[in-house]
Amino acid sequence: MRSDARRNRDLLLAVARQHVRRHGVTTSLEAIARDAGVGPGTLYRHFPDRENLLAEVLRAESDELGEARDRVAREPDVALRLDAWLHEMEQHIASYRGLSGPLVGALEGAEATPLTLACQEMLATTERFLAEARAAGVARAEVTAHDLVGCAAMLAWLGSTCGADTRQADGAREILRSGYRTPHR
Amino acid sequence: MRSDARRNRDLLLAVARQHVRRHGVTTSLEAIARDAGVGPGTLYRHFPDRENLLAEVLRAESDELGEARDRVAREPDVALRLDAWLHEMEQHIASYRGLSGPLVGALEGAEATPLTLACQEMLATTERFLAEARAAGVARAEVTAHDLVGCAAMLAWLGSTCGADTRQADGAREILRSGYRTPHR
DNA sequence: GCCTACACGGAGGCCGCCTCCGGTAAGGTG
DNA sequence: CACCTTACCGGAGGCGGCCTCCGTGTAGGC
Repeated sequence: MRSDARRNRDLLLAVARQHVRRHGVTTSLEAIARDAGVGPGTLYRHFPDRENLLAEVLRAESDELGEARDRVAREPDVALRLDAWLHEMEQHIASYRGLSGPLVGALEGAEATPLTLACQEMLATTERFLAEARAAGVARAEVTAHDLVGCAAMLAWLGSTCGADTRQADGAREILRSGYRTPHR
Repeated sequence: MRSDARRNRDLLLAVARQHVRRHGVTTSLEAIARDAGVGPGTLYRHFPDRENLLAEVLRAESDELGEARDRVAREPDVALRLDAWLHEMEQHIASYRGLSGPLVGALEGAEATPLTLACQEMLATTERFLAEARAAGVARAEVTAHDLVGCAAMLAWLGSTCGADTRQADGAREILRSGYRTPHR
């Protein structure tokens, strides 16, 4: 790739990151191009469509999720560990307002979109924490990692939709928590 | 209201119903006007904005939810009754693809949008079934009607987002169910 | 230093949102 | 029944977003 192309691509990605954080996944692509000081053609050449751009933006953040995973892994209580991981996923998904939709689509998509990769990592980590919790007898046997990622996406959606008032999402999170944990006698 | 105005309003509402069912809440308002054979101006005079139109469309269907409520009320098992009502709400919300968002917004909205009315009814009925379940000791005390409506909206959202594959929503529904019910020993 | 392939960016087509205004006809009144 | 007022109609048009195409420019190998 030519150096000017590389530069523009990186710049677009950085600008896109801010825009998506601020305005959600439906943000105007033209506005991103304008802010980056390039023409719309340039944007569309580097990122053929919206989902493609979103996937790249997300990938640029996947380090953060990796750090979160390591942080969570240090939690000694196995049940709290699963709770914490669910919360991290929720935060991660919610940090891009509206991402939950495309992401869930990718979660079950037959064809491999770039978003699918991001999902694989989440699924793998969830699988791990869930297995630990199940072995310790604190997670219900019927619950799958797929279910939990779906739950995180739902919570993220609810949180983004409700805006400032977190009570709605808090209530749902509590119910879900009681749902995937085993009842303590 | 003049008779021609009445006619156009009813026609627009009927066409809008179909369009929303088919294409979701983001359907083109212009397309609705075209299909109804009127100009865009006419549509916007009758329904100032999208939410207004959606609310009217929804109100036209509130009878159905009333019927569902009566049907559910005949279920003898009090726990299954609550489950059934949750499912009816989920179906109702999901029948308008994408409605869940605006609806949840209205759920907590300080100002009274037309959508708020539809929420009040749902909340009231949920309150009733939940109280019955709690009295029978099959629903957790901490769970509120607000929480449950929120859960229904989440499930509707997940279902609409996943499309054909219902497993994702099924898993989440199971977890939620275990979450709002009391553990049976 | 030249040349060529790659990259740039803006013009433009299309569509949706919404507003405004000149024309039209409904339906009350004499 | 004819007239007049007034509510209503509908389309033109401004704006902004999505995306494509192509003439222009320049990076970097030779």
